[in-house]
Amino acid sequence: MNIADQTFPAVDNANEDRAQAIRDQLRDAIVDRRLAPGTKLSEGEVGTLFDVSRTVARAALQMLSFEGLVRTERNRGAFVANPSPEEARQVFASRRLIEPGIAIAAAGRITPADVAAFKAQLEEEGRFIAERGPSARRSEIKASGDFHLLLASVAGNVILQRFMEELVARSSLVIALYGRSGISSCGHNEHLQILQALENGNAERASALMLHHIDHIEADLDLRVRSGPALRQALES
Amino acid sequence: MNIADQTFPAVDNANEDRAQAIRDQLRDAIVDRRLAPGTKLSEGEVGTLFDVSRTVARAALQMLSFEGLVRTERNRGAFVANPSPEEARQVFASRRLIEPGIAIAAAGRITPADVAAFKAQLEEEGRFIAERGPSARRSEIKASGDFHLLLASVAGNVILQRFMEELVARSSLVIALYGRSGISSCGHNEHLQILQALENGNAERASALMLHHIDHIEADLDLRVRSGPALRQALES
DNA sequence: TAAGCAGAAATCGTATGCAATCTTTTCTGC
DNA sequence: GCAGAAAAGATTGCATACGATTTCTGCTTA
Repeated sequence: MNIADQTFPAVDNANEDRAQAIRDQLRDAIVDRRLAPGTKLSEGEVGTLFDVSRTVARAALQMLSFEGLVRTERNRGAFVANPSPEEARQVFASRRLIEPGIAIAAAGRITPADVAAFKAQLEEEGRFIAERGPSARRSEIKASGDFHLLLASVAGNVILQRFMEELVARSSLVIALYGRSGISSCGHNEHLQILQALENGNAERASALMLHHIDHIEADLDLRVRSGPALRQALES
Repeated sequence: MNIADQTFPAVDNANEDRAQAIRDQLRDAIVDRRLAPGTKLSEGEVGTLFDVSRTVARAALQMLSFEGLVRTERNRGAFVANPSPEEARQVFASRRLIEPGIAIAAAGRITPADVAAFKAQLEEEGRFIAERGPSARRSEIKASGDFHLLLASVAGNVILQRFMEELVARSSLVIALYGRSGISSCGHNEHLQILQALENGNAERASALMLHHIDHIEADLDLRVRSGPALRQALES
């Protein structure tokens, strides 16, 4: 899979930041696995694809590098990140620390409008699970992440919200890389339960459910190191 | 206080990333309050000061903007961040979520070499507290932050470590802005207690002490909004 | 005197050019 | 036929150029 095979919607953003728009599109492509880990993202190609100069493309890649979705090597360029099992564990360890607290904060602030948004979100999530095929599976991973992002926005702490954006994006990548099959419907169920606890104002329960939910997501990964790290590295791109 | 009044050590970094070196120096200057909140950081001036082109200066400013130490406005430029009381509260809320967990992780991984590093660090911290004057006070804020960064590095999660780097930097800015006087020695004492708990392998105690410590730091801030937000904004630069 | 308004100056956003570095191909000697 | 060296090509790092936007300045006018 090469970046040149991708097609991206035109970047319209009349007067907004074009680099940011490109970053968003690339991030979606990475999280969806339309761009495989290890894929080279050359400044020239990205620029050509989005019809901007290398300057702008470079800024977008720098942003992704900050988020950990792209790894850059000096004088060599940018590549889609290929997180190791250890990195994957750290991502989930971070989420275990942060998300139960976010759930508690959200329980104290959730409004009826938020609840409605959650329900719409979960309904969409359910639709993707019903479907089959790799495209639906990608949409499902994305929708599942959106639940957590919505929760973070309800919690009302913009710093944690940004941390969660990074963690969710990296989780999606990790799930695409190391995920087994049957996780999905189970996760959906847990989302429903969490929402119910939030609706009832039961912060403790929401927090505990969230912790279990994260454990379940991680438990459904296969994080065993398959071969020696040397071989792994040699094959990685 | 203008950026042009600052002097910066030469950026020698033979073959490393120059933008990163500039970011580090600017970050230090911001955290130390040698650059006051609201100060304009124009690309041209930064470039001239560090003897690089605007391209490189711009990249450094972009990094600081990601970390929240600098706020950029389109077509207007970059300014040293001027965190509001609400932002300050969110910084500490984030730390309350993350740092107790970091303390627990660190308790399980700390080595004798780490303990020695902590002791050296705390001794230096003590020296700055003994001194008086604004320069010592700045060093003290910095040293206090370094304790938390050292702890994060011992915990062994690079993602959380990066989050903590951002949170500590923003905390230093907040303390410089909203801090009252007498916090210091108290905080130092608490650092010592936390280290002791870590040495004893008492993870729960280290975690609880850390939570209290963060509460104390925040309690020593004056986060009341002084005037209407409109006035505040009007005066901010 | 204060407000309004043009023109100038400064600053930003972006494209492009050149040197340095890395990668790939081709050539040479064994 | 193959290993190593040299050249060609591609890509990045950085500086600079130029149009667009904002800010400053000094003049005019009520």
